[in-house]
Amino acid sequence: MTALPLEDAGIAPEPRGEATRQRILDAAVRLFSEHGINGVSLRTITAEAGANSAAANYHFGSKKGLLDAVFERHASGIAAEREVLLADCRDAPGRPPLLEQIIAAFLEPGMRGAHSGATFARLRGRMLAESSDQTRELYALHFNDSSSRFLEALGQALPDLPAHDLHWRFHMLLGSMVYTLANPGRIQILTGQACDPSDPDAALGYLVPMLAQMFRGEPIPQSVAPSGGTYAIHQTNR
Amino acid sequence: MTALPLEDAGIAPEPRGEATRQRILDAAVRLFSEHGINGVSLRTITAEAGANSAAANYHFGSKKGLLDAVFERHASGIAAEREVLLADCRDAPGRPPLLEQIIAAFLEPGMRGAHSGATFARLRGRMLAESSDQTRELYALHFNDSSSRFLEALGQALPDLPAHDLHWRFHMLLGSMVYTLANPGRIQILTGQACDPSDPDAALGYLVPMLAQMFRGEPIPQSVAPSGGTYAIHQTNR
DNA sequence: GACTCAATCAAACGCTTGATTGAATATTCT
DNA sequence: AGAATATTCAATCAAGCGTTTGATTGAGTC
Repeated sequence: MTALPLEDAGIAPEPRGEATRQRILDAAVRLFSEHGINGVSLRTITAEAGANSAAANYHFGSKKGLLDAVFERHASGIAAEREVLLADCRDAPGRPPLLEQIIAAFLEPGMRGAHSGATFARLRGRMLAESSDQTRELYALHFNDSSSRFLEALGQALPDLPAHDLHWRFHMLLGSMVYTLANPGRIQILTGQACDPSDPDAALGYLVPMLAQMFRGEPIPQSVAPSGGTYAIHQTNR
Repeated sequence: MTALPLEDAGIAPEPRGEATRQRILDAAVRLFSEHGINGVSLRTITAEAGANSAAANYHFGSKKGLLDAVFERHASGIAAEREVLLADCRDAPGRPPLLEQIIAAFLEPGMRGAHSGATFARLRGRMLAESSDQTRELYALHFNDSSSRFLEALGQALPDLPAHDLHWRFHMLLGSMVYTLANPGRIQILTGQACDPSDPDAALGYLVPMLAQMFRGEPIPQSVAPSGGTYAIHQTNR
């Protein structure tokens, strides 16, 4: 596009070592997502990237620095795209905005967007479950603002839903999303491949309307906290 | 058996090295759940257990052997308790059995049972997300039978629900459970401690009725797979 | 008292880890 | 051109890893 011969189109002068830097980032996001952050070494990453073993430390300072860069690269795009889609919800023809549209605006960028792909999606799932202090901070840094705004938008779309219900349902939305992203493959085994969470279109096609239906459901009455099995007769003691 | 030289109380003769073995298992489940399996060393575990650094390898053969033992210890109890509670569902006064009762029978043993506690619960959440071949095998070994039977029971309780819907809703049940178990603390941050998934009673008190409501919801129509954003107007291209 | 044997211990094994070095090489600027 | 800078490279570091070893303990058996 606008391929001017010399003058760049505002992309960046592209310093020399940019190529290796990118190759390392690509290898890192893939290997991190496959084996976990503690499960892969810098040597493996740099070897996979066809770079010298010192290259990662040179370009990113440390292993944590590399993880930061990986996250920064993908997460910022997702958060930005979410923001755009949420703004579209507000300008949508239907008022109040369609619940499905808000939920899709939250889920789509991370599950199908150009900024993510399945590899980064799995990494996110992993990080949310690994949940060390480091990964928690990183995730909060990039996604807390976005999540808060969506929680607010959902509350406005459902003004009659008690806050307690809203929060728990959002918690379940996050759980469904993360579990789908992490995709441990359990549901495929249990059901014989009947439903396939690793297919983003299929996953979104089901999750969005189902979650919308869930959000629209009746508030759950706040019963006294059952501390011994409300529905189950047998006690858990032995 | 038949070993009645000294009358034992039916517990077990308790070999000599049993104490350290147990201390190592206790330390292991806690540290594994806190830092992940790759995130903690055998030296740390044995030190925490007040044992020699070779003790873990002596008693369990390898680090994987220790993880197996940890899982065996807790998971078998959970699966057994689930089985008992599911059998109770079948003998319950109401026929067909109450949906809430089935869901509670699935969730309670792992979230509140005497066999688990919060530590093993977090470890399960971690393992489902880490999802290496090793952990996946281990999880499948201990929980696949149980999960399959519950999937079947849910299907019988909801005979009009298409299999596709049943599977996806079970997937969402698993996601909500795992996310609650792993408890990355995100929802507390986002909502200012309003809902607390780390409290098993509070979590079960909401999850069980909410999931039951979700399962009872209308089937989701199988629309043509939307491959470009059905609800969101903006495309994901840039 | 001699022997057995599971359990514990300090020490070391070989290896991998994240990180650093200083010399080589490539690129850019003047 | 040559100086300055940016990047790559092989080599190396200390630290930590999982695991193994050989000696030692101490209660039970004959």
